[in-house]
Amino acid sequence: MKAKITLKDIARELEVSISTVSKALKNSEEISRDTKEKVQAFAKLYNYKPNNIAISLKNKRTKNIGVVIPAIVHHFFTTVIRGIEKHANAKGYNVIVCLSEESFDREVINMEMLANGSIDGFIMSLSSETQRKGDYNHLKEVTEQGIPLVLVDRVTNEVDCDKVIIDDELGAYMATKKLIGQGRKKIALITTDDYLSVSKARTGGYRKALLESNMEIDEKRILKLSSMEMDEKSIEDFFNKNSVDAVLCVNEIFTVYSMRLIQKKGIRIPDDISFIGFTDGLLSKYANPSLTVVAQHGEKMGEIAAQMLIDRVENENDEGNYQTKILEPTLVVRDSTIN
Amino acid sequence: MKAKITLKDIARELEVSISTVSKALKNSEEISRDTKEKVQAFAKLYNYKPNNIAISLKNKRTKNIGVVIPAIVHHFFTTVIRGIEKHANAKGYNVIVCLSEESFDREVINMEMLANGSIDGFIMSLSSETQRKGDYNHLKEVTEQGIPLVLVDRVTNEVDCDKVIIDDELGAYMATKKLIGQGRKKIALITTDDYLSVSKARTGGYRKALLESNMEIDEKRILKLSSMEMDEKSIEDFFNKNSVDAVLCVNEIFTVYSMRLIQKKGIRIPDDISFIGFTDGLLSKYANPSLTVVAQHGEKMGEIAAQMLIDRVENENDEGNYQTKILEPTLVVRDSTIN
DNA sequence: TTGTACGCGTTATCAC
DNA sequence: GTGATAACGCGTACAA
Repeated sequence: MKAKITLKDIARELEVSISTVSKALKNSEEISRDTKEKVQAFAKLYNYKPNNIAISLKNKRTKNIGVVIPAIVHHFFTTVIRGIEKHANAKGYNVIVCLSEESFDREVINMEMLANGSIDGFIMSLSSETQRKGDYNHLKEVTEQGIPLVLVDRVTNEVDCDKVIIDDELGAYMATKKLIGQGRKKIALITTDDYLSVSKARTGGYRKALLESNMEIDEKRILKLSSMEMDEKSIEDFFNKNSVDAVLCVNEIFTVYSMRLIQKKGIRIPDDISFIGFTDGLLSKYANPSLTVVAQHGEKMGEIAAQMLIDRVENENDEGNYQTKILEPTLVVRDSTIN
Repeated sequence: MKAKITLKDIARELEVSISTVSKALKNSEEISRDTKEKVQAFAKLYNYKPNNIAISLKNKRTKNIGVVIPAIVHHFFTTVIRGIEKHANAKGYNVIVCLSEESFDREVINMEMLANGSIDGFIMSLSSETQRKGDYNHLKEVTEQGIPLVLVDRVTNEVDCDKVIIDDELGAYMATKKLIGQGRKKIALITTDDYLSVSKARTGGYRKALLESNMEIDEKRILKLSSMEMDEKSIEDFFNKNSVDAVLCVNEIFTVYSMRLIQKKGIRIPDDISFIGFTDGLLSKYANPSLTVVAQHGEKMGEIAAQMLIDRVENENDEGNYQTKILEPTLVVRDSTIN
């Protein structure tokens, strides 16, 4: 086992000073060709690499980005991470991923751990519990310390920072309009409680589209589940009690599960009933029938977030003046709606 | 903006020495009650938290784990990360995730970045390109430097380190046996090239089960795709040319896609043909019909890997004596096979 | 009971 | 052209 070699080791071996070694490795003009060659050769031979931690301490820059998200076993967040990684890596940054698992406490703990010097900035998406409580002090503390923060997808107005979201209202609006355009009259919405920022916006878009088409909004056709987790029973009840000819769901799973229930009843998709979901993931692509969805472009969101964050980190002069980038969702039409 | 406060700041404000502050915060017996209370109150007031980087430099311990995986938009890897996070977090470690995106070069670059002091140990799963090339020097270098390494799922015999895998051969064997038990005679296998360690093992299990049941192995019934990515055309060709009554696939996507092709031909699942896949993800659960799969217990693998790694990190005395933990796969029976 | 000095690995400044 | 010194923030052995 050959442990990592340090400047000091090289200096000792070559009988020069540490600073000479440091300069030689940086190809400084102050150092003689002879010494430089000698030092560089030795360094190469022993595969010298500067210690990141020491450099971080000196520069007060870690080149690490902290990412705190509610879940990872979700296609959307997975694509966001991928986008972040992509940009971050290209800029020489590492990504530290922490999962809040939709828990407020874990979100706080993770942020505190990372805020003590481990990272240069945060990218995060709020846990559902945090949104429900409406307690954003941990975010405010971080920004007050001068640590840049970019909020992604699940955001809040109560914190002043950069944000990247998609226009969820528009997405739901587009989807609903599409269903209306196909002659659907009884359009249901399966969503979650309004404390989730995205669900609230989507519900808004749904209402807006109906109103604009002078269609009555029947509250009985709106099913609000208590979280993004599947609640099979509620969905089943809902379809037993209501007769609808189109369904908009705020995620893939609700949609696919609903389609199955409907198919079991012998109702044909998309002939008798249409479905549109949110998130263009594997489920949508490989469901049967394949799903028409509102694509959220998570990878793009991740890339933009990383870009905004790194810009902030590397130009700490201009604080304030925060931006919110709003991406446009796209309707990906497949077989769960009429073409 | 109130920047982070340091020991030095406290010392200056309270007109004591830095070490006094340090000791006071640690509740050292050497320090008078008075001073301790004063210091602790002040520290609390200004929310003092020790700087992780400084501590890392001092202790030569970062409390960071480096995770290098080929992809993240895959349910299996996602569950592995979750398992790692779970254990790591409980032990006070952070997880730095790097994606190789199945590329050898990116795998090497990522490892080198992290190996220069950023992490205490690695958990990784080999990229397909790395397995194809069979070049593991970057892993060997890391272990030679004394950095603990735990290989997960996609492993190699050529590197001496701890490993966590599932018994892929057994999984495929169990699945194939199940199909045979249902009276299937023409069992196909859709897999990838053998350079992927898991595919090779699964193919082995398939063959073993057939041989054991005195069934002929028809090589035409084995489709080897060049990677884990979907190759729709090849699969279509395969089913056009071969008539089979059961299919075992090495992942969910191959399975679901194959089922769709079969359904389009009007063949009934599971009446006329059975399907079994690998990975118990969302697709399997929500496919129509739902999928019988070999569950790989990714979260468990992640947890065990994290545990093995942290054990190594924290007991660096006993090097060598590496273990390979082999988890048993489980057959999750759903509607794509006869019950 | 408190403070000084040193070291972790690196870089930048200044002196020789 | 080279080297000594200080500094980043912390902890600790040792001195006062």
